[in-house]
Amino acid sequence: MNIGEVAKSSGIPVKTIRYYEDIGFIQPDRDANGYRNFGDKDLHKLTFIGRARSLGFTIEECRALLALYEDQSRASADVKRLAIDHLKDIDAKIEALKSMRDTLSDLVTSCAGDDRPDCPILNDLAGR
Amino acid sequence: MNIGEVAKSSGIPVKTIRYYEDIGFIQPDRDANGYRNFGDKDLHKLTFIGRARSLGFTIEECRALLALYEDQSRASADVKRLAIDHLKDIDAKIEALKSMRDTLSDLVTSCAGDDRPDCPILNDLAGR
DNA sequence: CCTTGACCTTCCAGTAACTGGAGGCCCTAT
DNA sequence: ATAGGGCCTCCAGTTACTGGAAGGTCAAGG
Repeated sequence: MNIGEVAKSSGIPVKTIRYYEDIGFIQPDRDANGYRNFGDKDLHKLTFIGRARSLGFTIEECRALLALYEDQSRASADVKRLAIDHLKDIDAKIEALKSMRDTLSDLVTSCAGDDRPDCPILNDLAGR
Repeated sequence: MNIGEVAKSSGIPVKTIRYYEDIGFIQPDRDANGYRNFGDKDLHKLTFIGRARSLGFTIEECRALLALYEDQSRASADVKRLAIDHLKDIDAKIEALKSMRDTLSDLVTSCAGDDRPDCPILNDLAGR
């Protein structure tokens, strides 16, 4: 398969696939003309990574997940631990965002939003 | 005021304050020895920016907010619009994270987390 | 007077995960 | 022969800092 085809099948942009090769996720063969030639295994890996990325795992976490995936003697506990850690990160991010939203939402509500200059949002930002 | 003092008062790291100067947020005077000499107005601006950043506004949004703040003839509607746009961004991020969390949380629940290799999390990532 | 340590300075590089663009080769169809 | 699309590499830019090296400055203590 050429890179374009793999991009279509995996849903990952061509540029990103090349980048994933750069950082060592895949090592596709090369045709005589220099074109990358992807096997099913590469496609599979890319799809795996794409899915993990869509769940918010970092590249390094993807690397770890991929290693576990390919290790037939893994313990599911190791996978679960990774997932739980990531879940905690997500929850922390959600909490931080919620707190921002609550504050900001209050400010927005209290702002008249008309053509006068007086603005509770700016007053808050200015610490007053 | 020296930079360290301003950092302490504003809660913004020294490095970050220098960076904020680089990108044109502030233009502190310089003493004969080359040290930055901050006035109250600089401190005030930095505090404003710090607060806006803590609400998740980007640097460019901070720039816009600061401009509105300093424009005595602003309309509060302009500020409110900025804030509402940002609020939408935050909500979108929260939704995306929630969706990740829900999926991941289901997967975590379904994973035994023992020493056996079978793992629903990996199966899901692999698309099976 | 000298040293020590805390400040301050600039400049360069690295972070995360791509993304865009330039310049150029390859392949197929007309 | 040429036009198009796909492929290649390499370089630079994105966001908002952060770390570190190399070196000047200042106040206190011995």
